[in-house]
Amino acid sequence: MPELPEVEVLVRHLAPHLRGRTVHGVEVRHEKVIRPSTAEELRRRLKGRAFGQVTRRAKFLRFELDGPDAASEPLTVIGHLGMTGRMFLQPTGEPLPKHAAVALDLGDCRFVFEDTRYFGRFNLDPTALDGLGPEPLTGDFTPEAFAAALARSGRPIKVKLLDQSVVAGVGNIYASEALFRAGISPKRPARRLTRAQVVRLRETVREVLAEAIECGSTLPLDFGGGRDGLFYYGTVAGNESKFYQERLRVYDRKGEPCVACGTSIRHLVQAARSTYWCPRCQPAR
DNA sequence: CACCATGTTCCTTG
DNA sequence: CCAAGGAACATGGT
Repeated sequence: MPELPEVEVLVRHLAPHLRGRTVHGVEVRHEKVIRPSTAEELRRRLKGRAFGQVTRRAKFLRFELDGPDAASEPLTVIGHLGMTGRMFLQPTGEPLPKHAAVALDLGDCRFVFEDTRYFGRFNLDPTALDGLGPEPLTGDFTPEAFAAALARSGRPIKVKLLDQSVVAGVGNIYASEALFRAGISPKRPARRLTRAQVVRLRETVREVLAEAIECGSTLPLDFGGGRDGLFYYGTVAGNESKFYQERLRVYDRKGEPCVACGTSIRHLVQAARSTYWCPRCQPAR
C-alpha cells in the first residue's frame, strides 16, 4: 500500500468522510502503533473531539481534531501505514479485522487503522516529521536543493532516493521507476550525477508520483455498496492490484524484457532493498 | 524450512 | 557533528 501516492489517494478519500465527525470512543488493540503515546492519553485527548482537516506530509497522514470548545488547543494525530497499514471506515457492529490496531467510534461507523505487521503509527507525536526533506510535488524540491543534498553523499543514487531527508515520500517502488525513466544507473554514486541528470531525475521523480496519484484517484474504490460497508481502501473491490502492477515498468520485473529496448531487466540488492533496472537504458555512466 | 515483502528507527563504527 | 551499514521490528506469502 504505502508510498507517497497511495497515502495521498487515501487522504483525499478519507478527508470528506471524516470531516466533522465526532470521536465517541477510542479502542486500542495493539499498543505498539500508538507509541510513544499511550492508550490512556489517546482516549483522553481524542474523546469528544471532531475531525477537521486531513492532510499528508511525505508518507505520513495528519488528522487535525477540533476541540470540544473554541478555546481548545489544536490536536493532531499522526498516522503512518508502515508496510502493510490500511485505514478505512466500517459500520459499527461489523467485526474488526484480525490485525486492527486502533478503532475510533464515530457513532454509526468506526474509523479503523489495521496493520498486519504493526510497523505503522497512529499517535500524538509530531516529532516523526522533523527530519523530512522537501515535498516532491508541492514543496521546495528544487534542482538546487536536490543537487546540494546529493553532493554530500557517495552512496548509490537509488539509496539516496529512499533517504526521506533528501526528498520526502519516495519509496522502494518509485525509486526504481524514477531512475529507469531518467536513464540513470541505480548504482551511480549520488555525487557523481551530472547537473543534467539531477534535473532529469527530479522531473521523473515528480512524474512517477504524480501519475500514480492520478491513477489511484481513478480507481473504482468500493464506496458505499461493498460488503464491508461505507469506505474501503486497500483490498478494493475488483482488479486494482493488476491495474497497479501494469503501470510499473521495471519494479518486480526481473528477467522480463525492458519495455524500451527489450534487454532483460536486472535485480540487485542495495541497502537491503530490492532494485530493478535495465542495464542498457541505465548505463553505468 | 528458507527467503522475500510498498518502511522507519536505533545502534555501532569510522 | 555527520555518513554509512546493519539489525530490529512482526506477520504472511511463496
